Amino acid sequence: MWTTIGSDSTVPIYEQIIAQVVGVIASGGLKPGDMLPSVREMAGKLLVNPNTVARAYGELERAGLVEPRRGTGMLILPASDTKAADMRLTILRERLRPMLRDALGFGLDAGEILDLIRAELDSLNTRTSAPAAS
Amino acid sequence: MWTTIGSDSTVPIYEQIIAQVVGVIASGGLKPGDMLPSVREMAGKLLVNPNTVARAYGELERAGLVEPRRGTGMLILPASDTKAADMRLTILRERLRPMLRDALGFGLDAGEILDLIRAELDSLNTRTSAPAAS
Amino acid sequence: MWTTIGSDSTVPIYEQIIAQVVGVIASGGLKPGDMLPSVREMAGKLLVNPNTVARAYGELERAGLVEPRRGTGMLILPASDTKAADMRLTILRERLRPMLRDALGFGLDAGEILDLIRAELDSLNTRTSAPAAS
Amino acid sequence: MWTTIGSDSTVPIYEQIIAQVVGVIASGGLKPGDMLPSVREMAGKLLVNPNTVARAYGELERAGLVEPRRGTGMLILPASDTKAADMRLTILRERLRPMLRDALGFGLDAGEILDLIRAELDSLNTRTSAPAAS
DNA sequence: GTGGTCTAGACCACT
DNA sequence: GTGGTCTAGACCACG
Repeated sequence: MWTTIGSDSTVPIYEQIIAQVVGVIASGGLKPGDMLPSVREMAGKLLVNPNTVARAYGELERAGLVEPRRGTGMLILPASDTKAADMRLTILRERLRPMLRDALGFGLDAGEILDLIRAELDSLNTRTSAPAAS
Repeated sequence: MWTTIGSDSTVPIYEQIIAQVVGVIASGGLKPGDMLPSVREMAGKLLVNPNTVARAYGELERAGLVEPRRGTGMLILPASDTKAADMRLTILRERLRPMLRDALGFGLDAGEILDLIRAELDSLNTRTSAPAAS
Repeated sequence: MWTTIGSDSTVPIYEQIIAQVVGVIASGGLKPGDMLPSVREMAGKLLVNPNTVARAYGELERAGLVEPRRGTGMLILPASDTKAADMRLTILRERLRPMLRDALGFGLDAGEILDLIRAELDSLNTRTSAPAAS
Repeated sequence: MWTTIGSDSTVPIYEQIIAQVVGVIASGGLKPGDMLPSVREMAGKLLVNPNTVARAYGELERAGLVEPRRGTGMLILPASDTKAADMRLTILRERLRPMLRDALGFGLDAGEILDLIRAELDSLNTRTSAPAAS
């Protein structure tokens, strides 16, 4: 369920953790009422400093997705699944905007940009999953 | 030809300058054999510190697009136009890939992602439809 | 391990710092997996501005010798020791070639040039025979 | 007699011109009583800005090698040949010193440095001139 | 005029 | 604590 953090990315580690948790909740991997892995456990799984996991959990708490339960860990709150589905769109939009602005600044038009993205999506899909049965 | 720098972005100013210069060269606004605007002139146009422009120019030099001519300025090198066209695609692809990987990891499919991007492109275009600064 | 910067030289300070770090790595004073002294610490040792050290570190990163670890410092990469050993020879050769070409163009022969260099090396060695700074 | 200036060198153009003139006089290509090519003529030969040639000539005058003759050009002074022979050693020494200091800073010892120089001299000699008859 | 280097001091995000 | 970025202002060599 949890994938180790790639040090190749420029995205801050704690944001990568947030994105992972949001993705897991949004896609039903964890449901309201479940518990998040403990900070230490998660840090071990992701090969990351526990402080960094703690920061990510803190932001998830501020976002209203989870709530600390004394002594037991982070409880995934009711309605966190729909909230997570919203958040992933917000996160993507905020990462998308500066990139698209730069793409336009590069002198590319919307059509060229979309073509580039489609091609990149294709290459990611074929590399990640087997081709669907026709 | 040159647009002012958006201070709202997390992208470093010097990278925004690089992107602009690459875009201008790739789209033929400046051609091999031309000179780049002087550091001080560009700094004035973009309302940034000359040191920041100098750093951008230094990176353009390392990228092989331009070459300093002692006492005269920055010369745009032969073949820099095709190199710039390559660069902007490469840069975008490398910024695109981790974001699209995360988007797919969020459980979104290609159609949803493209819709999101189209909407974001529209909002950027309508917001920047005012005439460009000199 | 680190020697103070000679302000008598026309060589930029940041290049002198690069040369020192390359020398230390090449000679095993620091090994892959170690951390470079922090920017502020190195700046204190060498009595230069932290920005100047940061610039040197940036170029060492581009050379593939080190990698910034967010929040922790500059990691010396695997194989950086052999790379550093190559680099110092390459750097010297490239600085040597135009000078030797000019020396031959002056009508001097190899023996005269080597005598000159030996004399210069002697004078440098006797002048720097004092114990190195910490 | 005069070779065009290589823009690949980091050595200032006016110093390259000085070195050429000194070399020509030291090796007898021009003798006391001869005239230096006019600024414009030399600038044409070397593909260089006349101002730069003028600066080089100015320094040669300050060094006491030549003297301006109104309306006719630069006269090569008596004893300039021996003076030029001294100068070329001085010029070489001053270019040699920072490089050797850096080489020592790299952790190389005098023997290794001399080996490197000998190898470089050999490669320059074999590339420049045909092998001597055995 | 040009670019290049350096200093001083500030602010920021990340761990 | 770490590195990264930016500003302001200075000085220099080169053409």
